[in-house]
Amino acid sequence: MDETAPQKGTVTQRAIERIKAMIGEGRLEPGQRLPTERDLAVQLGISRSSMREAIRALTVLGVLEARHGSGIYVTQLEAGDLLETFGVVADLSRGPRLVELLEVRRILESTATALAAARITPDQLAEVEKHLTAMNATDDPEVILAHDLAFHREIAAAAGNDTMAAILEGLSSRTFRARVWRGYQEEGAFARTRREHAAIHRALVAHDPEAARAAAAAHVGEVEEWLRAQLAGQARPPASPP
Amino acid sequence: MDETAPQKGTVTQRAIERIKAMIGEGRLEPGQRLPTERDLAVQLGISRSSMREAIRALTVLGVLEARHGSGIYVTQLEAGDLLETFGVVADLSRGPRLVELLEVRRILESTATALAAARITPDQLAEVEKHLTAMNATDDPEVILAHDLAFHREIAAAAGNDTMAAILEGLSSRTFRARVWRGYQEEGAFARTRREHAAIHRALVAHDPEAARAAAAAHVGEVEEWLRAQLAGQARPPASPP
DNA sequence: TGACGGTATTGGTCAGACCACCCTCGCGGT
DNA sequence: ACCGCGAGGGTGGTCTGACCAATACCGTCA
Repeated sequence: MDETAPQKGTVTQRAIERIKAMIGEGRLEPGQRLPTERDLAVQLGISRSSMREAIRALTVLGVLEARHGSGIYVTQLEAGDLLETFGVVADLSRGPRLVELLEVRRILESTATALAAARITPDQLAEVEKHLTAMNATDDPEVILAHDLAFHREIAAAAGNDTMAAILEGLSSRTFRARVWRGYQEEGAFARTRREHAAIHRALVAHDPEAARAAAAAHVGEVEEWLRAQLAGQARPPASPP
Repeated sequence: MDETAPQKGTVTQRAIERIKAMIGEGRLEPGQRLPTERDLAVQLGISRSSMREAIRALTVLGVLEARHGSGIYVTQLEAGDLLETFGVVADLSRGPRLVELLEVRRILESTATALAAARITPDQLAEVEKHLTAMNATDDPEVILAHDLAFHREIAAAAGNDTMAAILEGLSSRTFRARVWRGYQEEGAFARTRREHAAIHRALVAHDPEAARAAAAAHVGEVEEWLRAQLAGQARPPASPP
């Protein structure tokens, strides 16, 4: 009868799509404030409960941001906003998928490091060195991990592709690395890690993209291989073939 | 007083974290059914409304799946489930970020195609060829786009890394490609696209990873360069320097 | 003019009711 | 004994209305 399309899926799902469409069509600009929950519910002809679920969904996706007492706003829709959920994937993955994620990280990280070698500025390089020295000056695994993350984060930022940096951030999220890192470093990999970081740093200083690519790939690849071996080893507690 | 941590953030947000933690700790297995919304709400000491928002959030993230009349289940937590939201990023991005996304895609797609060249089976190759011929046998842009997507999807699958394939799927999502593709193909790029696809196919048949990498990188790079030029051109309607 | 405080606005939470859908179990027919 | 099917209970989906808590606005007062 009316112009509204036939109902497909839940009303909440439709509300999510409609708001996404509004943003996609440019009717809602980044940073712009939306009508109140109550008004939006009326506009879309649904209850406030359903509208709240839709808003909550878009909030966790990093598309909207709700400020208590103030209103609902569209985020800046920058890479960091939208790719924050990428960390969830890393956190909930295990077993073979962890290896796959590390493989993706190896590919992106090696390219990012290569790009950084070509583009990095003296200031950025100084920042990288700061974390490198701090990392080598302590034995506290927590501190090392923090500077290790920052080390790679600075390099990714220097590559000049915010989207790639955001993805790498998700692939190196704190909980993800802590899980793999712990076991890896327990086997006395500290020395090796330091050598690899030093190699990456040398390549950056020399502005040598190919060396940087190789060093980064080897760095991530070491962890990848270790994890692969771990999985292959513990996969067969009972019964071993002759 | 009690053992519950001090309140941080909204109750819904806490509920989301708790369920995520349950899955992360293995207390909830993939495919397993959760208690009812009502029971969960009681367990976490919150109202059903808030619990529903938490469930909805985890549903859009691909972690949970609600089946009307049946119950709430943990998804298989496979790459496809969790990375489905990646398409949202592609759909809502525009301007410079589209170029960045294409750059990421170029890096991953070229590597995936190289891996596929080494590993692809005759059956998979036949599937790729099916879409290649179908793509060349019609003039309907819609049909071409569909087979184009399937062509690259099959190759990504043949690379053997489901996570990478899922990310590429998001980076090639229907709405994303339609937006860029439309303008690109309007400039008579059909012939060039066919040549590039043929080159990729030849490399796959020859099981030549390096040729495959180069062909795929060039293929995506063409679109990337076109888009870059588009943005540079329309970025300055008023005032051009001498 | 500027700091203060009250009040309207707005998101956050809760409670209870009803609907739509799925699944199962038992009834009845074959 | 077996099969089909229909009613009922259980579950997610939606709506309503109320109240709480944080914020923003604006008028008042020093």
